[in-house]
Amino acid sequence: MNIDTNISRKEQIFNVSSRLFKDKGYMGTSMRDIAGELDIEAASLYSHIKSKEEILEGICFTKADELIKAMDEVNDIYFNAEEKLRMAVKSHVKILCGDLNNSSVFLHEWRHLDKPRKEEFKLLRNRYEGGFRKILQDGEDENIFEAVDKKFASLTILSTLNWITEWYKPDGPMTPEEIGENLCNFILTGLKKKSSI
Amino acid sequence: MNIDTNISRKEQIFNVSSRLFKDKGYMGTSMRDIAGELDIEAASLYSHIKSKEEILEGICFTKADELIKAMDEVNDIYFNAEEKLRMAVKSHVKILCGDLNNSSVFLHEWRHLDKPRKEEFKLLRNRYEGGFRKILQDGEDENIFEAVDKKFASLTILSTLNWITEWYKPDGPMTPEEIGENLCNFILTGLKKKSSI
DNA sequence: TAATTTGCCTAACAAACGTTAGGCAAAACT
DNA sequence: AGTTTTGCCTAACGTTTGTTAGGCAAATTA
Repeated sequence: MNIDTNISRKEQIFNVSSRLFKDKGYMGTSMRDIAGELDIEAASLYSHIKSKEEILEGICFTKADELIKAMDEVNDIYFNAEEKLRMAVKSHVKILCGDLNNSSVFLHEWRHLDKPRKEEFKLLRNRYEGGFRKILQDGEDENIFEAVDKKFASLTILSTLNWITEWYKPDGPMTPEEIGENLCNFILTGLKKKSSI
Repeated sequence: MNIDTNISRKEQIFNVSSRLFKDKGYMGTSMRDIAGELDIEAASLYSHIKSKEEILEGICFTKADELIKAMDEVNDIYFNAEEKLRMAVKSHVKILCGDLNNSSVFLHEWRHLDKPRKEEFKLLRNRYEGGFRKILQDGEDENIFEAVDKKFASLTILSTLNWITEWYKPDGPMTPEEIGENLCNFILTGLKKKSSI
């Protein structure tokens, strides 16, 4: 009956939570809401988790690790800057689209982490953004990207990518690969020096 | 002492609320938080407002009206599509940067409006997005923009613009005008046909 | 088979929530 | 001058919040 019957209760809790956190926000979702989706009582959740915050932490940091790992891979393998940027954009889009709920929570709900964890999270996020800044710098050094403000440009690129979670529907007309491709072109045609086309 | 001393209490409530809604979210902000910022009791707020939702409504719909009005102005005055897009982008950035708190609430907290008002809001937002779609269509008709999917492209543009509220600081190195200019170039150089450059 | 662990339950907790009722002093009007 | 309105107060309401305590049946392990 339940397609989640072969995954652990803890995973079910995380899955349900990420969906609810996305739809109603962390603050708008109660432990009773989460429990209700699993047809158990709120108190029963505490057999599997320590607190509500643990769920948010798990989602945010797992997603952050996933993105950073992907970025490291892109940077490890040698490509030129354009290839690196294309790979980074595509893997970002793929990771976001492949897991819309967790991605949305990662992007928007992290601010409800408690103080120390929030700071930790921001460090990770900045490290990830740093990956993009580095690629942009590489491109400038290779003389194929315009010399732009790296912080401004990387944030602009990420903003373009991150909005996907707001409108992407898995059953829509575009696949994540096509979206990634389109966004790459949108971004790159704006970045590349016209003389290098 | 208080620089807000010459504006009405109701306006003070809205100002404080938008700041708190931005920082902690609508759901994360209590009436007691809002009252505390004004050094009064939570119950006293109800001499000026009907409910917490009224504050959220006021912020979201005021901002929506402001943006739509600006879009209508851009479309009324005749420019070619590139000029229209430049104007639309710049006024969007200007409106966002000029009022970060309300803008952030407008962008992220509207989903906590109650059902009927939320639908109403989404209609307004779609109307605004329609302004961008129309400009893109104009540009295609005028043969100066690439023939792209209008929905995809308008959302991509707006995502680029909207992220500003997450990182823009009024005392930072860039003015809203400069940001608008840079974003225009970023967007347009990706949109314009290379042959028309 | 006996012992332990797992996963849920009911009941309850203190705290926080949005909001209402009623009162009272100062300010604004007539 | 007297009257009304404004803007706050205290007190309290019913509900919802995250979480704990303790128990109990089924599943697992020894």
